[in-house]
Amino acid sequence: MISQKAKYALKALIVLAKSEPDSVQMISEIAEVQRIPKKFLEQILLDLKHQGIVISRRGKAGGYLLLKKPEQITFGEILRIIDGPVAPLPCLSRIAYRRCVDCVSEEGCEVRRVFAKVAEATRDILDRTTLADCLDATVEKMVSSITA
Amino acid sequence: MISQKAKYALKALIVLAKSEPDSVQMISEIAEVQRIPKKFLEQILLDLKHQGIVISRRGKAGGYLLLKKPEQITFGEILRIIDGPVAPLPCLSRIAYRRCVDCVSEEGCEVRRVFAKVAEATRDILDRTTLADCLDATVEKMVSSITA
DNA sequence: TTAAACTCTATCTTTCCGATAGAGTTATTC
DNA sequence: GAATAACTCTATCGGAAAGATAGAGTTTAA
Repeated sequence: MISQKAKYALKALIVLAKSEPDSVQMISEIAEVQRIPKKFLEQILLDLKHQGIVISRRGKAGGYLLLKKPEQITFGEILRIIDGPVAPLPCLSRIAYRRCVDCVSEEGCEVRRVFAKVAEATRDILDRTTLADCLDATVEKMVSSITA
Repeated sequence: MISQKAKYALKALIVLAKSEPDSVQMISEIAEVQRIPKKFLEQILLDLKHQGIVISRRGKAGGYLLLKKPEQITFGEILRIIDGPVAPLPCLSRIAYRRCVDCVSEEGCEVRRVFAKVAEATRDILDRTTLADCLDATVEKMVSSITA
């Protein structure tokens, strides 16, 4: 399960991706449209700003906008920022590898071997799907071409 | 991430699958070999017993053994027992579907559409990989044939 | 200068995870 | 038939994380 926070983040980013390039969107506007608690969304967008996904304009008529193009922002990237590693086991994470303390031999671990396949399949989708794939009806084609 | 508990469960079941059919294995034995806290493993095996995965023999010379054949026990089945739904979003779960309260339209939800692919790929692996696939070197062949 | 926006840090409540405790039951063995 | 070695069950606990809220502060446009 991905966290509620990650889901909110993706939804907010999709709103930004769908709006006019270079136009700013207010937190309160996004929060209302997507039914996200406003103060919670503030934190989320701040995180995304610190990670260089969005930029903000303060003051009256302020708001948020994407720093990169929708094609350059992947689902995997956002998930890692908000939820941490995508991997199903700590010993399968690329960004936060941690050896399992209870594992006698990593190479011999059958559980690890199976979940390595899961991790691979998951990354295949998440790291290749971008916000741009959410913009119109080409989504179906895009995603199915990946999994074909 | 799957829980530590689920990992323990799978490891314990693999031990049972690897041991002589119809022979019982003691909790303490499994706990020691796999470095699982014994009292924790008791709970796990009890859960698995209640779900019809293993059976137990009490008293001296007691222990646990598989109720079904290794080929009939999938990773997905065990994960669902221990961790609950495999789905990345509540609205994508088959065993515990729950509509997202913040979702205006489920069909129009781009996040859902992407993660539906993730769920499918994950299930493809987890529901087709069994304990038997962990028994010997055929693992590689098995799993790669699935994802081919 | 004021209003409307973002910024930042703190806190709160609830739930879950991982683990431990301990009293109870069953079955074997001598 | 008593001792012992196993599983059974329920309760509980500490810590972490999730989800959210609060509020004082800063910036900018008008």
